[in-house]
Amino acid sequence: MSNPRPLGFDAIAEARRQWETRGWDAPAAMAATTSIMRVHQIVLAVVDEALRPFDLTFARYEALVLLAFSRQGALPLGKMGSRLMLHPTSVTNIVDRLERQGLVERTAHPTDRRTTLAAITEDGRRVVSKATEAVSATGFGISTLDDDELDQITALLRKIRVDAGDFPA
Amino acid sequence: MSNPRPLGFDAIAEARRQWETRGWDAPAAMAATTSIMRVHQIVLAVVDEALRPFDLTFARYEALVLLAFSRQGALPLGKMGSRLMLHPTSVTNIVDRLERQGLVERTAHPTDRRTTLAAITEDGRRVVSKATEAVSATGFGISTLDDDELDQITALLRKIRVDAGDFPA
DNA sequence: CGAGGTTAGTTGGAATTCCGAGTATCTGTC
DNA sequence: GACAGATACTCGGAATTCCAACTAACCTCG
Repeated sequence: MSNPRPLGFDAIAEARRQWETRGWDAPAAMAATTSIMRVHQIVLAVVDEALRPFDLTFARYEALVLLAFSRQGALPLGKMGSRLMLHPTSVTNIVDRLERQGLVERTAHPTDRRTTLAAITEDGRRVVSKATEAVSATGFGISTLDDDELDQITALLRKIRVDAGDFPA
Repeated sequence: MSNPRPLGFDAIAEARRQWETRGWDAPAAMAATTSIMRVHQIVLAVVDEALRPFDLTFARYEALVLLAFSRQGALPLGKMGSRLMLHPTSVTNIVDRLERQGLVERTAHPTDRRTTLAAITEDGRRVVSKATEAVSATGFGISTLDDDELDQITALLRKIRVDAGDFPA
């Protein structure tokens, strides 16, 4: 997963130089985008590694956390999808998997017979707790940054999320 | 892909509140990580949308740009993998696809018979150029930020890449 | 040389994600 | 009350990614 032989230079800075040399547009946006993609890969690798002993992926872990944080410990699949920005079929798949692992149970909605609730089990809560310890211990792969820098990232990226209509400003 | 009804609040800020309430560790890192994941989804959706008319994904586009920027317009598959942080099998798949599209050709390495070179074709160069225009026009989905903010993101994320061993500082 | 280890790339299989389509249920309007 | 449209979820299929295992070619050192 990691590179046996890392590059000797900053590939993104180099790409930006070339981009500008060719007179292509928006080099700063290109560099930031590519950085986001790269760091996404890095963080995902670190987190998935930490979650492997629990037989969880980041997607399933995130779903589990969402349920653990919800008031009733249960949510409609559709609501999970919009929270996690996932396609309905992906939610079905994730809940299928978590259910097979005994971490979640499908429950009927009290009034709407169309909707299915995913409810976290006791086992699910135990696993989230342990998994969270493991993930936190890795610092999410971004522990080089101090809290101030982390908050800067969160704030900058929040603007992008607002612009994308993720939520109102 | 996009949410029909966006959330009415900042889901990440809310998650952070809950995270802290439970006394879980590294809330700032959690918030930054989740922000990166979310923005990654957003940017990828925007870029892939812009690339769809060219029958390209971001991964294939990135590979094509890499070849266009290379001195000879050709690189060993392995080198492409380390540059793009991709598994060898993924590179094989991507080059397969690009070759079928006529944007790339497999060439023999002059001295090492093990390695295969992927060489961008004239058609490939034309398509990269057009695709880049289309992608740039979207501002990569992050055009709300000015160049200064974009550079802040790039700089902050660079620290993470260095820490991950992406390249020496 | 030549045996053992390393490196480059490919193949088959599992997991994940999305899209299109389909079924069931609810809701608004006449 | 009934019908048209919207909403909630699931199923089948395509694409992508990674892992494990494999073949072919190179390289080191005795």
